[in-house]
Amino acid sequence: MTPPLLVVVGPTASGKTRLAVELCELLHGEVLSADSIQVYRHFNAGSGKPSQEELSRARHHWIDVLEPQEPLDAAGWAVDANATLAEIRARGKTPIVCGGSYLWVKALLFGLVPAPPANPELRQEHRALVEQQGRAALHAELARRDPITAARLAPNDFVRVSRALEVQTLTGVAMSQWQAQHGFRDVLHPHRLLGVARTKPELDARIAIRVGEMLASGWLEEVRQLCDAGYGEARAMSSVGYRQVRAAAVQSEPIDFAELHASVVRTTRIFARRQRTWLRDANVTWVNPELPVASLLSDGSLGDY
RNA sequence: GCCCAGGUAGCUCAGUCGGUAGAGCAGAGGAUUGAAAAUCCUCGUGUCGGCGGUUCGAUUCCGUCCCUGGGCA
Repeated sequence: MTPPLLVVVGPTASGKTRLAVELCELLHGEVLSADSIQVYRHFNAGSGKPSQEELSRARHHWIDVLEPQEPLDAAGWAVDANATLAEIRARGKTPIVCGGSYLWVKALLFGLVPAPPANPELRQEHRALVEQQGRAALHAELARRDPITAARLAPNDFVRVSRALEVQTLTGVAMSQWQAQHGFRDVLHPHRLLGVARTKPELDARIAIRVGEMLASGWLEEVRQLCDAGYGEARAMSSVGYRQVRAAAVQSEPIDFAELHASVVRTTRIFARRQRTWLRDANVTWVNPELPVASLLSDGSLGDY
């Protein structure tokens, strides 16, 4: 009987990576990263990847596996991550999921609706329609074909409106029906969610320090190189921080580093807040970062381990 | 010292032809089923720089003082 899958969650800069590595050392583990930016090579300075030292302390999977232009979505990742999970266990090791991208974690633990992946042609059509007639028109179209989903979504939420329409077109079944059937009810992997307990002021301070370190470690140069290499439009480039650093890198005026730092900190804090809402109703065991990981075994935080 | 332009929400500013004011950003909360570090929704009373004057009524007009830029000496 395999014990529940350990999944480290929580907001950015809370210390997930460190906890995951320490758990690996404690339990003979390997890290399975669920992070939509860290999968990309060359996005190093601003993505919060584990350090060389951390990489040497624990084997990591799903970090640095794609080139910037290669697309990967939550469902696609989950399929392959399941295989990785099986391999780790077959080797007699303990998988430790380290999840910054909660939809990816959800896709792994519960799966997603069995609908087809994104369809570029349809999305192009939707974009064209929106350009000509506005987002409300696309939303109105969804209201005709899937009134339940349309009622749930804001007309401006282009990404979701487009996806719902896409699913309905491709399958002939409304997104709302798929979701009603699915409902995240089946647990594919019994698991235990672990988070690093941080107060808001603590997290804010950590974010400010980390952004400073990222900028000092050559973030700007990295972004310039990525742009020169033709990756300026890569999806990861519009992520938290990278978007702001790229804007600074291409502007003609001289860069105000204090302002750049402040703007990246701002957007990172907003991101951390959004991450918090994911876990609001989740059953997370919050661990005290001051205590040695070994104490998690004795105090029951790790359940069956 | 003189001249000009400003002083309005935490910040940047709009506005009120006189009836006590609103955007963006920040902040707070929320949604989230194949873009998820993406995308989107909700929340705005503040001596309208101070003091006087005119007025039924002033943040708005007038006077004066203070502060901040810029210019002239």
